[in-house]
Amino acid sequence: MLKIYNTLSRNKEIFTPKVEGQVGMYVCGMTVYDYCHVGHARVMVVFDIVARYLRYSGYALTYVRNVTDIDDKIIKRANENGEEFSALTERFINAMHEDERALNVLPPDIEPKATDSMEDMIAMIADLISKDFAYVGANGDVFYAVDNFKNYGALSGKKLEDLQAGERVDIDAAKRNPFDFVLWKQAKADEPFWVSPWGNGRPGWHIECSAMSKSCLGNHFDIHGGGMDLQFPHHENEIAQSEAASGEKFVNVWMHNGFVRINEEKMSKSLGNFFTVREVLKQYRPEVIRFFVLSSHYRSPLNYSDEQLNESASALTRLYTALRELDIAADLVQTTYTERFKEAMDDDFNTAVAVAVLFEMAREMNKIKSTNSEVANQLATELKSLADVLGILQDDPEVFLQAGDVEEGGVAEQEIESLIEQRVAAKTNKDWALADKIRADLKQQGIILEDVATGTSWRRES
RNA sequence: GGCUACUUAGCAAAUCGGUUAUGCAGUGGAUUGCAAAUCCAUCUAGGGCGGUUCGAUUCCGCCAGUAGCCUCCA
Repeated sequence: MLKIYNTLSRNKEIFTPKVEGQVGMYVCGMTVYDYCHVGHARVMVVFDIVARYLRYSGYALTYVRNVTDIDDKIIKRANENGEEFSALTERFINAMHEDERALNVLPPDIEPKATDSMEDMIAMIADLISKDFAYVGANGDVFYAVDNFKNYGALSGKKLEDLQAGERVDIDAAKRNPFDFVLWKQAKADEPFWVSPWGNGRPGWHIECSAMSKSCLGNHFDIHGGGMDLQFPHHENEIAQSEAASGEKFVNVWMHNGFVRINEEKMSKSLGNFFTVREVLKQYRPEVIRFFVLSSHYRSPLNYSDEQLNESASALTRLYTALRELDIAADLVQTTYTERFKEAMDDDFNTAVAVAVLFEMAREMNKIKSTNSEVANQLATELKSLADVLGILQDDPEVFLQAGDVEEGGVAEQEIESLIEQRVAAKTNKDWALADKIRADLKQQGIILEDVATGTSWRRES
């Protein structure tokens, strides 16, 4: 029985989809004006695993993750670059998809773009005005009237009177309440615009998600996710817009993932303390980053450091080593390990415990590998099928263990094989000095030799 | 100032009112020509002060520290 922590109730709740066997999930995606950093990678990986596990559990899932491809930052960046905003966003959407594929994140079923959803947004804004939840301000912008939505603040646990208006938000004379937020913004000269009943302009950020989720999943759906920082004001505003417009409940379960931190501080664009996914991929393999994300619970903070990434690499090496020399072809037999894995995942997607189960399987495989290869193969098959739910361990073990950068000074495979042959000959002659020298020389170059029953195998140091 | 979380051994990270988490690292042993890998054993825990309880790391309260939100942010 799947339980999910719902930010709205601040409790783990038994998950019951609106329609039995079917799930609609919407996740706030990226604003595409720059490369994805590790924090974005966490969102992609976390909700990829949620999606995989929902499907593994038998739900027919519709997974929607939007792209915000118009907003102030995009316009600013495009102007700085002297290019069309659409050229900029196209480039970064492609880059995002590259990162996604690298991290073995399966694409969402629907990936709506804000700029393709203008009609839906304009219709929703008009609806909100007609229902008196929105008004045209003195400057011509359209604002949402937060005072008219009685549950405003329910998700983030904030009360309007506590929000200390004006302390950090500039009081805008055009607004009735400083917390009213913009739904439609008048275009300045040289800015891209769309035609609307309120003049040429562009939508506010929050209305984009309300409109896109409605058009993809309807007024009321099961799960809405995103980073913790979106809880307020973004998701709060989405609720205000969507529920005011439809008169229905908007979302059953709100899921928010924790931040990636560096030195105990949130990784973010504005602090400038971020690593992009492509930067990190130069140093670590994609699966290492994925494992790093999985190694803690999705709501906990995750500290980014070389130490942690290296540890993730070691852990993966252990799992792949256990799979080495085993056959995956055997029929899948589900043991109590599968039960325990599911139990962990059913408990609010506890990937840390799920991974611990995989390690226990690995230990048992190592133990019986040489005495009972049939059972070992069965376990390997089970392990791999469970790992697939987490999106890891799907490579051939030898490929994973031997992969490396030959271009960056690594030793070529052929050379390694030939040195191994020389060493085998030396061993036969009991020329231990030569055998050890070959092994030591290779170790210097990051190649580890292991003499196993079947001969000598090698791997690159992780 | 308001609100929300978190605080576990050398590091990371879970579970749990009484029973080995798990991984990396350390120590001892098995194995090996020697290693590596692997297996076995093992050392390090639960911020501080109170309370509830036969018993609390686990529940409650207070204190301290850390992070986040209250502006764009995943």
